[in-house]
Amino acid sequence: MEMEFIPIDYDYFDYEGRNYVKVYGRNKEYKKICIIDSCPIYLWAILKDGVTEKLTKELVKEIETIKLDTKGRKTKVEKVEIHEKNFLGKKVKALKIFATNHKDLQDVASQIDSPLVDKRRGYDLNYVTTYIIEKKLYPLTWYKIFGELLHNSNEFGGMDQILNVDFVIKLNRKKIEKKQENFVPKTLAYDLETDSLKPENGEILMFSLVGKNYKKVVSWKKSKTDNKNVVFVENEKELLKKFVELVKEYSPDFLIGYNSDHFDLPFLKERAKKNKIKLPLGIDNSDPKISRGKTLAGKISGITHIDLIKFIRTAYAQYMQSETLSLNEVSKEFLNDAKKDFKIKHSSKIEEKSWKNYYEYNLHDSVLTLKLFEKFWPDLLEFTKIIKEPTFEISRNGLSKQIESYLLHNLEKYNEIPEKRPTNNEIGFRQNSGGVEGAFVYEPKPGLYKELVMFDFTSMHTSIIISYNISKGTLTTNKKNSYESPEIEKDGIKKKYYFAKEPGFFPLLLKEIFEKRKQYKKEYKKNPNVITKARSNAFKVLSASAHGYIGFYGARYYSLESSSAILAFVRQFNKETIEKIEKKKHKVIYGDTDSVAFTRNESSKKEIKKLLKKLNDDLPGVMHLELEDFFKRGLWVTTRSGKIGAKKKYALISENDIIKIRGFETVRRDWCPLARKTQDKILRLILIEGNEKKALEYVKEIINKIKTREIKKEELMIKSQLKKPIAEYKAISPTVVAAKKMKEKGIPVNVGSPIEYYIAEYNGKSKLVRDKIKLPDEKNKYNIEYYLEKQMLPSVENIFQVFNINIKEITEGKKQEKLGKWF
DNA sequence: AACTCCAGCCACTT
DNA sequence: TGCAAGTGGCTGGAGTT
Repeated sequence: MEMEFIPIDYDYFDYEGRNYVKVYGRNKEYKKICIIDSCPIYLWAILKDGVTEKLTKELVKEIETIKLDTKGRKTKVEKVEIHEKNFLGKKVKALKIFATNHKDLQDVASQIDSPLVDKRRGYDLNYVTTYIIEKKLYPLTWYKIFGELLHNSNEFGGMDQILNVDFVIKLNRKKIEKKQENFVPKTLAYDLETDSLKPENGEILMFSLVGKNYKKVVSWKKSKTDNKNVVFVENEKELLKKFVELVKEYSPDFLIGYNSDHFDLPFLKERAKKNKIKLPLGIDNSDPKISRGKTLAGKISGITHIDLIKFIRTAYAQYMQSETLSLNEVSKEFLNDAKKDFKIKHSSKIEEKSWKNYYEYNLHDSVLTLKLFEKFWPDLLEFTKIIKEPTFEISRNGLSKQIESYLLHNLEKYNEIPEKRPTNNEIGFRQNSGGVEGAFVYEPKPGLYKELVMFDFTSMHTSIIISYNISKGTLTTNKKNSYESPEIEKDGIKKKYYFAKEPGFFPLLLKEIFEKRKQYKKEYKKNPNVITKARSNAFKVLSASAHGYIGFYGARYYSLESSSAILAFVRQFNKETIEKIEKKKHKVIYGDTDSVAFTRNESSKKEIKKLLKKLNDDLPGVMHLELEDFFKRGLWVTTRSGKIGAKKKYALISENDIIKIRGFETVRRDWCPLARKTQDKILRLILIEGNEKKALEYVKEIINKIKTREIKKEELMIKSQLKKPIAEYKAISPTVVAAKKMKEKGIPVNVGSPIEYYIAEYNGKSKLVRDKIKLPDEKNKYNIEYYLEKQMLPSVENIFQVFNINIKEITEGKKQEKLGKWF
């Protein structure tokens, strides 16, 4: 039979010792389809140089005899082929060794220990990845498929009878559909409310499900409500059964939660266990699987379970204003909507009349989650299509994994054998090999400047990699016909690295990404919509992560030499650009990595653009310097020590009155809102009006309010985050103390949890800040001295210093030295 | 007890 | 394990006077 088909979720199973893939998806009538298929399973043995044909043939014969009988499986080498391949850009002769079961490839590889074999590769890819590479059945792409309908068939042990889908098809062949129609997936968001954050301590009170024209809250805590979407069951056990029943009935492609890998799905699973029932959510009636690891991932067979927080974290967090990734803040930023007001309490303490609000609250969380999914769906779709991994992985992978997947799915064009993942030993070695010298930061000259210009390099690291053909594979000792890096000093030894001019697959692939980035950016500008934006953004993210990937210890194509060469070029180009601009008699104020800011000294904008063009004419390859903007004013301050200009800290106002504040306390979460807002205000007064006097008056006013206790406590909360488990801290900082306090009160504290506290008055002798910490709900008077000395003054002091105003003297009175001065 | 110095830490910028 | 290095500036603790 033939049918249209769009692959969504990939899974695999073993049948009679062989591997098969189940690909779940839809046809155009929205019927749920599962395709069963398989692909060749093999690894590569790269032969040493100059192995004769005779020896090769003998080796092939030897390898063909390999048989394994481990882990209850019988695997053997089924055939061996001889191929001309590339490995890291070099031509090699390699044996393609086909085996019975993918899970045994590693063991087969370790059986091949002939001295003729240089390296063994390609045994460490996921089976699903291998399948997609081999069969080119790409996720979220429309196909016409041809195959055999399995209906009450005995094939694969009667698989088709277990699967809750409309059609099970054994795939024969497929072709890509010319017209790639938009696919709107069937989505369902869910959220739980529980009596505890730990499944061992509390029951699930209710859950909500929200899909298109579908809203439901199910609870066993019966109370009056007008909301017709709320239904009741008898107890938690029935609630769990209802969850499974409703999800199955709805049959979503994507089941979406927020933080659900860590909370909702494991909670459901644990409570099912407690109630001694199964949770057969899978299309094959299997229970969800929570994979262990540093980060949990909840997988449901046949339904793509998405934990949105993860995708937002990797793909979006860097561009976001929100200070945490809580559902509430993220919804505010992206949806202009927020969670419903409801103070969560233990169910025993919830008043009868409040339950209806709790139901609403629960429902709205799923509404927000679904809306966020819809917001990010274009991005998930484009990332999936570009990288060619299932959305399940795409939504959870970090940046390095994304770029690596892109590489693996594109190696074939270059006839490349994939490099292996580093072993734990190699990772350890890489981590201990020390860092490389990073970029150059120009020490700014503190002051308020007028008529500024900023230039910056477009995708600097990436364009350097492309222009100088830098990568693990192109690194060479041959100085002829090579690009030479600037001199690099490490451990007192000076050296240069060389990279062959013959283009390598890594820089070429990166060039492809780089050019697509440009192309889709143009397309987006010409035709702005969510899809063109998402496509442009996906290539931007991939392009920007390339250098980080090369220097990442877990990368297959890690190269310390490449990374240090790239950064040496970065320093060189920045310094050269600064010199060239100075030669034109402009005063350079600041520069960091890929940017230069200077005053234009009455030069016209036209002249500046001419200068830019001239600078660009001298640049090699795809390197490009662009005009970031013209700025009316810009402010740089000294460091706290007061002598030198502070790097990574400045404020600018463009000619269109757009204010850009970098590094100042204003943008730092670990300063209290009062200090941040006051600093922001005075920066604005200075930038917009150039009026430091008005700014001074404003600060005096605030200082008075602090002294007279007119400041609201919310304005004084200091936020921070735990970056590791409490026990691992060597230093007992205020954050750690606050976290411990929270824990004592039964508030769960995990890595990444936001910690919030304020500094209170204290009668004891201690001078330590940590002894004065109060949590937001602990009543006390705020510590006037602390907020003046450690928050307010430090945040504005250096700004006024630029105008030769000593704020400390003004507010304290010149001669007072002791702290009594404030009263 | 009061000081200096810096490790440890977090949140930034690029 | 899950992209990099450079920077500012706080806090607490060790060491010194």
